[in-house]
Amino acid sequence: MTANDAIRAALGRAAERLGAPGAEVTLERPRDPAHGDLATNLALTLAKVLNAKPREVADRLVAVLDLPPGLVRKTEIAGPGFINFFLSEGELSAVLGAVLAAGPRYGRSESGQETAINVEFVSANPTGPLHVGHGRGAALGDAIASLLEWTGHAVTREFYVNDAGAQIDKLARSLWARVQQRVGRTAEVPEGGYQGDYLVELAEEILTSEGRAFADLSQDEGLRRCRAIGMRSQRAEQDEDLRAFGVKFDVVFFESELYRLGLIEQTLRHLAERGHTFEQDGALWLRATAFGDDKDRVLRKRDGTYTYLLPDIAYHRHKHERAFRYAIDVWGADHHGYVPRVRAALLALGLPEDFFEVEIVQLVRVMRGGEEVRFSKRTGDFVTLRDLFEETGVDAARYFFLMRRGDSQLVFDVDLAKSQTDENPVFYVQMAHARMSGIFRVAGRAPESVSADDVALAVLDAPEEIDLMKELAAFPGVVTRAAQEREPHRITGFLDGLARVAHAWYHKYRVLGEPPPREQGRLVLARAVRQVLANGLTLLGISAPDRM
RNA sequence: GCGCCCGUAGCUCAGGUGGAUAGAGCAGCAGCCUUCUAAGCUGUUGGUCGGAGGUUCGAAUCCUCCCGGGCGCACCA
Repeated sequence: MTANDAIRAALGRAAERLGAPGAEVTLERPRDPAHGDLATNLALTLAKVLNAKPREVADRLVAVLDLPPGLVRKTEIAGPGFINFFLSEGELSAVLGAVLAAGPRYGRSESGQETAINVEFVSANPTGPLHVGHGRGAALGDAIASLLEWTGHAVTREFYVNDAGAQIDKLARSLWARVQQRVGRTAEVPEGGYQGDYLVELAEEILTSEGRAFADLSQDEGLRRCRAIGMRSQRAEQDEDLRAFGVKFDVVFFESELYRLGLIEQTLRHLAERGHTFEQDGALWLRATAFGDDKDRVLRKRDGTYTYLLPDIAYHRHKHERAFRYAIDVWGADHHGYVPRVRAALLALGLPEDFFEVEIVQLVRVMRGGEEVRFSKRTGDFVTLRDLFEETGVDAARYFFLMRRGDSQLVFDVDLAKSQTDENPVFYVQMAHARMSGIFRVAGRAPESVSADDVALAVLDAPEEIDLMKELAAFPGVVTRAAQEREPHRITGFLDGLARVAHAWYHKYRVLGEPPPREQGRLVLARAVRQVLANGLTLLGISAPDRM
């Protein structure tokens, strides 16, 4: 147990004694060293609950605080009611033993208790290549899934394919038109169809493999074949892009499966049985307004076909049937208006209120050479995810997508992502890892051969070394918080900070060639720093190279 | 018109369940290479936290209104 954990736990017990059980205790590292090694604002947050002045609450907290002996050399109350802790000499270095003992697992926790969570992301229509927006969703969804795994949840990464809707018909008609054009006939890609060159190429491939007679098929048969071929081909390309981007899905779920299983009808029946549907103007409606939506929504149109809402409801209901406790969907900002109606429908079905959660990913603007790279799916002129990561590398692309909160718009600077200097954040972090590795390479020994046992870690007393140990100690808490908030950018932020201190330390001090006790101590520190950098990068799906 | 997200240093962004003098990187300025990677490090300039009210002992953070940007408001997906 590190000092952080011990103090946090003791504060939790103290809060309980004051009559505030379950209080969320946050320990932070004060910017100003005069404020101690660790500090908490617990008294300030409890002041309201306990109806007392913050300083008074702090006094009472400190009075009942039962810290493990020898951990803290001084506890003080400061400012409006902060409690500052000054750790005992050498106490901080205990984190090094913890990091080395846990290794790749340092930062993981069991708090999720194997709760089953479904994380659905990307879920692009199988009608064309993935673009940069999908890439951001892929990086974010994958990282959120990893964060949940790191905190002990049983996670399923899922991709949903709309293979039964109107978009596929458009794909088929667009492709068929390209086939006709290719054999010299007059044909036009339909209004709102897919204009991209990729269908021109696909049409050519079809004519090569199937022969020119393919173009002479009846319209019905041609469309049917185009539908199947087009979807299979686009799905395959998306899968290949995602694989190359380092994202692996556990489940790819097809909308057509819902029809095959009869879940569409069943869902409709359940909604009707619960009395949440009604007929009007020849259509069947969901009474969404009874569940927080601002309009009622059509489920079955006047022409007898279903709106796309119904399959989506059935799909999420099915997730619940599949025994997931939570379903987290990562959606593009252009779908945010759709959230209330799905939520309303799931409430109408009686699912738990917290079952369905949506993380919105805002749009990505790509800058190159100081200019915005315009893209438009409609005209077929857009930046594909593959174009992007082939240019910048997968590591840089993933890191850049994860650097910012999902709900703020992202400016992706391609030139920066490609640059091999300290200005490039991903490069900077990886470089810190490589430098730590380099020490062991030069020493001619494996990092794993260094043990914290029998080493007098009190030799690690430089300010930079103290800082590093505090950073390392903070990592598990950062992971927990990032998982709770579904905010992977907290990890990139942490890594950047750790790398900064690591570079400063590396630059100022030497490890190899120091007197043996000091060399030993610094090797332990270098191994721990390397481990935590690697853990953070790995969590985000980014490589941790031993040399650059 | 209504709804959601955003507006913090020249630029890109943290901080946002109210708390200690508002932070980082880049750019700018001034320095640092007998080094385990200078592919790096140090110092420094720079802010009416979009604006105006309000709640509070205390507001970048919460509430109201306004301004600006983005995205939605289908019996399309």
